[in-house]
Amino acid sequence: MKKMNYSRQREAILESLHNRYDHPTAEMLYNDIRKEFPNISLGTVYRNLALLSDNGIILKLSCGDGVEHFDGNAEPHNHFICRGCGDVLDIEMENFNFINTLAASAFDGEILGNFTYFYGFCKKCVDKRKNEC
Amino acid sequence: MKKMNYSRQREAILESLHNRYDHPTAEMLYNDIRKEFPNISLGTVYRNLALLSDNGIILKLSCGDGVEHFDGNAEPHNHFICRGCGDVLDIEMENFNFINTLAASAFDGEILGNFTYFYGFCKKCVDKRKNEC
DNA sequence: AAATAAAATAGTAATAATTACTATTATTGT
DNA sequence: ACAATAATAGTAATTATTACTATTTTATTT
Repeated sequence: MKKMNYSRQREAILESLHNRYDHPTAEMLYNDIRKEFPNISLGTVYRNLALLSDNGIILKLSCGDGVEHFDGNAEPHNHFICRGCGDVLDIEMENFNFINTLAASAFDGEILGNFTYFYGFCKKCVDKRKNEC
Repeated sequence: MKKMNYSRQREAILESLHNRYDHPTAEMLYNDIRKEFPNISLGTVYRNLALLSDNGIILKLSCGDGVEHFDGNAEPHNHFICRGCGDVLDIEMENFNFINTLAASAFDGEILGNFTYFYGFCKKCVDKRKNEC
């Protein structure tokens, strides 16, 4: 873990990330934080997100839409990606990490963890589809 | 499913993908196929990979290294990403899709499937580390 | 088999996301 | 206060991917 000095920008990034639950992209965070730090640089946002996720303080999510998303909650939990609106939502599942053990018995190597992305339609999109019929 | 006319380039892409098990990127496939079609275009490779994965004939894998990987096997199975060498390997697990049911009971919406990526160290990298000690 | 329509291609240009660079500023330890 | 280190803003560069266009291939109809 590389030494980190305090910086208000990094604090603002973390705070913004903790205040929202939509798993934002670097750009979304940038736009958010600019309200408080009008001349923060997009590079600063990217650099800090990389630093924080490298150190396990936040999570970087590769959801398959070509942009990295970030999650202020680094505790193990799962995610859902809506095929309708693209939203990334949390799914909390108790004792889910037993799948690592399951995988370990099917794999010759050392399994440390997993990222699991569920996909389908979120409640909003299911409801919307119902109304259209 | 959009109408597809036959094309030798697409066939070569599919064949190359079926002959290798390293979950290559578009660029890797391009280099492979160029041996047979010296002036195939990288755009053609991208376009066909998009087409094939949109139609469920191949899988697109977002492994978190900033490049899309592709898998010629579209049957549901899982993947392992090595933190040592970056290799993407298959993990076949019987009846794994029960986790969808599990997720459904923790989520308000419609769950259609999942992508699960395990990570850790592959056998080769575990062995290498042992020899270094 | 010629004619036509639709789809695919090569080659290139454009875009979008992310990283790298540099001179300046902020933070930390003495 | 001072020196050493880390972080920043602003910009330039890179990388992956997509879009565009004139031409060629494939499929369909006569």
